[in-house]
Amino acid sequence: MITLKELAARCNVSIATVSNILNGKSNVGEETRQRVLQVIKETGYRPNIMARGLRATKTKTIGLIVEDLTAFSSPWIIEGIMSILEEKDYRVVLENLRLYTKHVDCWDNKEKFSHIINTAINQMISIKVDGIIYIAGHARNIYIETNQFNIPFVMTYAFPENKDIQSVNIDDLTSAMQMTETLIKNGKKKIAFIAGKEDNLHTQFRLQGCKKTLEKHNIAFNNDLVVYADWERDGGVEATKKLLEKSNDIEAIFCFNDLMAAGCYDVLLEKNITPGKDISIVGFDNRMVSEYLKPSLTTMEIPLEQIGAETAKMLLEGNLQNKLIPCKLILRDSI
Amino acid sequence: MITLKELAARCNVSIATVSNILNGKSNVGEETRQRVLQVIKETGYRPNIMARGLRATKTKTIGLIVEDLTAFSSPWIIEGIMSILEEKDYRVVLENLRLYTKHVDCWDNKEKFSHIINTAINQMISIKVDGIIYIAGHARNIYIETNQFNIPFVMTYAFPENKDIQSVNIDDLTSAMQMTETLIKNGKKKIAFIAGKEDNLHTQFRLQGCKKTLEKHNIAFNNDLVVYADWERDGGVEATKKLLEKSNDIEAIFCFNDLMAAGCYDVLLEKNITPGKDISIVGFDNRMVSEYLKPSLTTMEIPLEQIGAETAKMLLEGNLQNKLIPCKLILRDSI
DNA sequence: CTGAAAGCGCTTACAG
DNA sequence: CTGAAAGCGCTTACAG
Repeated sequence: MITLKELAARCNVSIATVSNILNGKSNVGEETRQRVLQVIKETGYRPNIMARGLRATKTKTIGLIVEDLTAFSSPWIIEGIMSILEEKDYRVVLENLRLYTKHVDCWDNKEKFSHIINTAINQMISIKVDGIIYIAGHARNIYIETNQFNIPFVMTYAFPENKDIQSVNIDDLTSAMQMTETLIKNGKKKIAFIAGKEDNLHTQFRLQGCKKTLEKHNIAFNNDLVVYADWERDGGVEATKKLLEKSNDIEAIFCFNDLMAAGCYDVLLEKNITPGKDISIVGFDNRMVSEYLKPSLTTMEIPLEQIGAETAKMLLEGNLQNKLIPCKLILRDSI
Repeated sequence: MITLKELAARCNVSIATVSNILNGKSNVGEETRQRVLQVIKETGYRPNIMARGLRATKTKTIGLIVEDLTAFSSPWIIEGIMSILEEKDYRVVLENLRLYTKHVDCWDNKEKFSHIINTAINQMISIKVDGIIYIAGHARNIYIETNQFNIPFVMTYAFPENKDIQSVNIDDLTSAMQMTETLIKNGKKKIAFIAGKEDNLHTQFRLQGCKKTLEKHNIAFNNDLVVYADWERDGGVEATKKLLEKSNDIEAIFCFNDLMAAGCYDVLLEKNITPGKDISIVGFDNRMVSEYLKPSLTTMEIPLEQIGAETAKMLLEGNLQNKLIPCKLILRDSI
């Protein structure tokens, strides 16, 4: 691969001049510029990014640290991020922590987690990235050692415990409110909830939204009608069974994700209760399955691509804030 | 951030010695090594990868060019790739071509595609990656300009037209054979096929496998029982309708992917034909939906993570070959 | 408008 | 076992 020096020699100009042309500086004669540009094209010269990155202060590289690339949310968030970064001509270095597959135990092990994340950040600093985006697998509070770096950092899909870090998250509260509102508007008053894990932030915010809306409509919130589950289909099965044992006149079940809603369907269908007719069922996430369930599931779409885009914009603009993005109601046939 | 030079000064040794310690060279006195290591830890020194990459021939960075990160196959393939690369201490630079979302038209536009891919490769060369992995969104023949670079290059999920490029793909032929065999073993003789797009390589290989197995069992292959569709649910709906018009004693339908199988279910259920009882249905891909269909769908799992791992190993080892990975039969309730 | 020179932070022979 | 020096390929003041 040809270098700047060789290129300059071929054109009979100095390397400084070629460098200036490459960087779009205006202090070069038009004739010279054209001549050099021509040779660049002919030779297929490509600047060495390592050399440039060493000398210049900016590397035009953003570090993406993703907790798990195989989480359903990750690819679309990254898609959104890259769509913005690409426009601005940024490169992306990806670090996949693989927390789901490799470090199953570390969601709650603060020390181990802290070590993993700091190593990842150090890696990024080593590469001299211009900024770091942290893409979590699910919402929770995360503490980042910010004193070790001084480059822009945005966290998405989780909440930074530090106040000096920006973040983008979904608005679980208003989304749950909207869903509950929809149920009530459809005449449902006795609404049960299959929530996620009890200590999970999504669970807490959504539950809070549900309560708020019930209150607004003067419907008493009944703690008995809340069952916590593990976000999985089987959890939905168990939760539904419990719910049906507790009460036989539930009008609607708001499942806090689609997979649990699918488990809910399983139980209802087995008992010859028709979802959407005998009991309204709604989900959350708008996972692909929700379209394939029969009847198709009303749910909340998480605007992942938009979340990614907002995150990238925030990183580039750099004004400290914590943004909440509302979800989008997808009305289907299960109410 | 502290540099090698400052670090050396603090330790009262030369930068060469520190560099040697950092790189695990054996030509350093034990006492010196310990002392320097101690200071490295204290100062939190991190080598500048840009500087190292400029001077050394190897950057320990692999370039990943993915046609579309949001293709269902991409995240798991990347997961597999990264699990291997991480072990060997390689970093990953990700370029997302976003062919599905951005360049919808370019699957078939050879010239445009060629330009996009060459730009991506040039980018990677610019960064001085030690190797490039190309992750396609679906199987087809792809030509790569190999004369522009001389670093290891492996293509996965598509076939390189050049004979000097290595590749890893799924074995559509034997997988389709196995599935057809399973159907026949279950007593099905009149088997229909909802294939993908006619010019698609997956379609062609799978169809070939089906024919081969039918022949082996002396079952005449009936072209009338093959309907091509677009890999989508709606395509499966249309295809199933056509099939049911053509013949009323079909015993099994082999859908070339799960989404079309779901469409097939839609039609059957509407006509009160029970999948898995009146007609056996099988799919391909083992997408998440296949587990949620009722009855759950027998299908072929694509070992995406393994494909990724094999790809990464091949890149690192570098012996020229084209590998085919067999899929895994997932028996469920639809036969 | 153009070029000579310093220097980014490392690694790598090489000398001792 | 240790260090002085060259150099990787660029960018950036600065001089002319």
